[in-house]
Amino acid sequence: MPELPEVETVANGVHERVHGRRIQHVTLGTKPEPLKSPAALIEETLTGARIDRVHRVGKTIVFDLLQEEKPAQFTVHLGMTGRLLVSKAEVEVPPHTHAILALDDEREIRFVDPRRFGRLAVIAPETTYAGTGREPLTIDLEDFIALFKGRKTPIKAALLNQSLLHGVGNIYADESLFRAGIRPKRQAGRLTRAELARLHTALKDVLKHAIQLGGSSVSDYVDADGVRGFFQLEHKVYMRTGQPCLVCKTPIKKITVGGRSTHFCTVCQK
DNA sequence: AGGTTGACCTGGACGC
DNA sequence: TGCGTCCAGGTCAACC
Repeated sequence: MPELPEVETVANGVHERVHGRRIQHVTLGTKPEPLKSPAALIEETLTGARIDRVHRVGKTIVFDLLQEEKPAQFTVHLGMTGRLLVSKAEVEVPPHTHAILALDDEREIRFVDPRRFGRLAVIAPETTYAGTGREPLTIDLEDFIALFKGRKTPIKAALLNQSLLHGVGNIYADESLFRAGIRPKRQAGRLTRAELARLHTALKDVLKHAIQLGGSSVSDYVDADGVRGFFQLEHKVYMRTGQPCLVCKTPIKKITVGGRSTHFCTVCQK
């Protein structure tokens, strides 16, 4: 489901609602896939901890905790269909709920994920989760250009590579390439400086704009209150196969790049 | 090592 | 109505 803007929206929403609260009790589901750390370690780390801050690193939601005065971190990756909801305990628990963190004020943080691609983990003590790559919103132009130097893979695949930039997914890769006028299959290492400068700007702009609109709700994405985002109304190519390009009217084409569906304009993108 | 592909899951949309 | 097929916002392991 979620890419950087959606994860940022969820993390900020959860932070506003629960920071300062204490986790009284943890209930984990029986399916093994969502747990990247041992269940006992997750329970031990979370139970009794105070939630200091909830924020985003890449596509990962990070809980900064204080457990008996000591800092600890708990991470949630939403995968494709994960949700993190803050609900009153009396509200019925939805299907596919894999974790419930009961707070000290009759509310619960619930992790719901039908496809079970999401992951919950505890970060090793004394370490801080740094993500897998560079932050697209803050990387400067020279570092951005250096990421792609010598790479033979298509620029679309490079944008999706979380060890280079983290947080960019299929929607915002397609949308930023359209706005930069670059074909998704172009070899990353053969893009000109000027093209990479356009991409650097386009990517930041599209991510920031999407954050302002609460992310994209393509099918089931909702924020911590169950509210949908609005950036899907701003998509210029993603899921617009066959529809006229909003700039030149040419039908948007759909191809596969790096195993992912990819949407672009054959005229506007060179 | 960098690059590519398929596997992991469920559910919704669509065609017959 | 029902069944089969395809597709989906993301990683990873396993291969070249």
